[in-house]
Amino acid sequence: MRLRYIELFHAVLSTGSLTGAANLLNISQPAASKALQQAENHLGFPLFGRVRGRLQPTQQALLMRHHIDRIMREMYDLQRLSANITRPESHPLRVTCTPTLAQTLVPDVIARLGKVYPDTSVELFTQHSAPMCESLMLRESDIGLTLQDMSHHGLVQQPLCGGNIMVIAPPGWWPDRDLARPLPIAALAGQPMIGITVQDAMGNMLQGHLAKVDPAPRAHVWVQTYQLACSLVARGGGLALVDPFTARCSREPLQMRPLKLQLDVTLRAVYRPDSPLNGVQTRFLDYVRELAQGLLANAGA
Amino acid sequence: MRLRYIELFHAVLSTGSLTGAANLLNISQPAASKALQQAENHLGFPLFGRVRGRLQPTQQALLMRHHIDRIMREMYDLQRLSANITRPESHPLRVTCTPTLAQTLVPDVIARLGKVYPDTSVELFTQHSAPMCESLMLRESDIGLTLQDMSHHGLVQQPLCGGNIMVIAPPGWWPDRDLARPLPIAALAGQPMIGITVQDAMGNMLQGHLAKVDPAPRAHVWVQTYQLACSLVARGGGLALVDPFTARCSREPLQMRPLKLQLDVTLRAVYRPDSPLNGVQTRFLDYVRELAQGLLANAGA
DNA sequence: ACCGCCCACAACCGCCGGTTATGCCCTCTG
DNA sequence: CAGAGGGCATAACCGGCGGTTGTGGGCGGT
Repeated sequence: MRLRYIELFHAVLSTGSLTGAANLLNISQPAASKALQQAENHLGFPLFGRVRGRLQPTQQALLMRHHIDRIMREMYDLQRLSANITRPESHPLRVTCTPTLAQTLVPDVIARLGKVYPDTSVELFTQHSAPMCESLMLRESDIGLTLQDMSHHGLVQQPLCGGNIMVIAPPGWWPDRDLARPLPIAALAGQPMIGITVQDAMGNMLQGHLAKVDPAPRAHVWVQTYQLACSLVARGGGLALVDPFTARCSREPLQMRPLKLQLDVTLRAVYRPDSPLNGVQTRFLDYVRELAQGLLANAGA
Repeated sequence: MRLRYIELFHAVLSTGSLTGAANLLNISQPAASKALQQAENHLGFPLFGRVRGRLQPTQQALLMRHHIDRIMREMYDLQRLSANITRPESHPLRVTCTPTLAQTLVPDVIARLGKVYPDTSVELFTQHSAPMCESLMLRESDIGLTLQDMSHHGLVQQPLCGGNIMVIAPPGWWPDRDLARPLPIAALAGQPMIGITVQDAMGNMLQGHLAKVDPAPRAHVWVQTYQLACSLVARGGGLALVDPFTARCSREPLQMRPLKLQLDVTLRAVYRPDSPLNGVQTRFLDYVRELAQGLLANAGA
C-alpha cells in the first residue's frame, strides 16, 4: 500500500469527489483517476462505486477508513514534529497555556519578562489540555501552563502554586468584613448561580461539588467560559464559582470569597523531561510563580 | 515526508546498518544510501551520524522514532486488513481463542462440527486478549472465544456460559462426599498451593481474592499456565485455582471442587457487530455453548 | 436541448527510484 | 604493518512511475 493511495483515498473521502481530491493534493484530475485505479488494482477490490458519474465509497472502503484516517493523522503529527525538531534553540520561549490563564496571569508575566529579556521573542499559544499535550510532545511549544492535572507519559508537570476556588458575587452581596472568610459550600444552597459548563477537569469537579448541595443552587444561565460568568455575575445574575485567577483579574466590579475546599486548584507547569529548561525558561517560570502567588495572596486576604 | 523515507528509517534502526536495511527492503545498498540522503535533505537535519564508517542515530532521529514506529505498525495493520477484506465469504469459519480453551473445549467443538459440515474448512488461532481483538478487527478471524471480559469498541461480546473457579487437588485430598460442595475461599488459608502468574484478567482476579486470605496460602511454585498447574497439583504439589475447563479436561488424576465465588468466570464469544453470523458460525457457537454447559454441569455436580 | 460537472482514457514526458561498478574509510587480523 | 573485509558514498545509467494536457462520454440541472 503506497502512501500515495492512502492520501488519495483520504482526500476523496474528505472532499467527496475525485476532482476535489485532485485539487486538494495539487495534482490534475486524470492523475488522481489513474492513481485511484492503480490503488484498486493493487488492493484487488474496488474502493468506490461509479454510480451516476459520481464516486461512492464501497463497504470495504469504509472498513478501511478508520485506519487510513489514523495514518494520515500520524503522518501529520510526524510532519509537525520534524518541522519543530529542526531548530534546537532558535525559539527560546514558546509557551502554551489554557485560555483562562492567557487572559489573566500570563500577559503580566510576559510583560515583566520582556523588561529583563528585551531581545527574547515569545510565542504564546492558548490550548486546552489535549492539544497542549500534543503541542508539547511535538515540540511546537516548550512550556505548558494549566490548572488541570495533565498526567501524561512523556511529560512532567511541576506544581507552581495552589489556590482556592473563588465564589464571585455582585458588589454588596456580602458584608465587607466577611470577604476574607471562606464560604462553606453548603452556603450555596438555594442561591441563584451562573452555571459553568466548561468541559474540563475543573468544570467537572465544580459540578460534582455543587451536585451535593441541597437544595441545589438555582442556575438559569449556563456559560462556557469563566470570563462570561464574571460578566453575568457583575450584572447581578447571581453567584458563580471560578478559578482564582479569573476572579482576581476580572475587570468587572465583583465581590469574591474563597470557597471552603482545601487547596483544590493548582497551577502547574508542564514540559518535556528531556532537555532541561534554559535560563529564560526558568526565569519565566519563576515569574509565573511569583505573580501567581501574589495574586492568590491578594485574593485570599 | 515520503513513506519511502519512513520505511528506510525504520529499517535502518531495526537492522542497525544501511546495508541491512537495504536487504530488508529488497533494494540495493546505494539506493538506500541515496534515499537516506534525500530524507535528510528533505528534513533539513541529519538522521544519522557517520561515525567510523557506521551509522549512528542522531538525537533528533531518536525523537522521531516512536512516531515512525507507530506509522509502520499502522501500515502493517492496514496491510493485514486490506488483505483480509478481499475475501468476503471465502473462509466460513475462522476462530481465535485463548490457549486454555484451545486445549480443552474447542477441539471437541470442531470435531463435532466437522461431522455436520465435513466440507467446511476451519482455521483456529490461539491468541491472548489484545492480539485477539486485533485479529477480529482486522478480519483475520471472525469469532473469538475467551474467558475474559473483552470490552472493545467495535466488537460485541456474547456470554455463552458461566461457571465457577475450580480448586484442584491431588487425588484423595478431600473425602469424596465433599467434592460437590463449594469450597469457601477461607478454607485455602495456610494451604500449600501452586501460584498462577498468568497475566490476564482472571489471573489478576485470583491473585486479588487470594490476597485477602489469612494466613496466606503457601505457594512455593509459580507457573504461567493452568495446564502446568494441573500437572504439578497431580504430583502432590498442593492445591491450585484454575478455570473450570482446564480442570475438567485435564488428563491428570485430580480432585476438584468449585470455589465459593458466585459465577465469576464466563465463556464469551466475541465478534464484529457488522455482518451477522452465518449458518456455520451460529452452529459453531451453539456447539460451544452446549459442550461448555455439559462440561460445567459435570464439573459442578 | 444545452451547459456544466465529473470521471475515464490517450499520448507524452521528466524525474524519481532503482540498478551496477567503483572508491574510500575504518576495523580486524595474522 | 600490510592485507582483507565490511560499510558507506559516488558515479553513470535506465525504466517506469507520476505527473501533464487534451479529449470524450455519462449524468443532472436549467
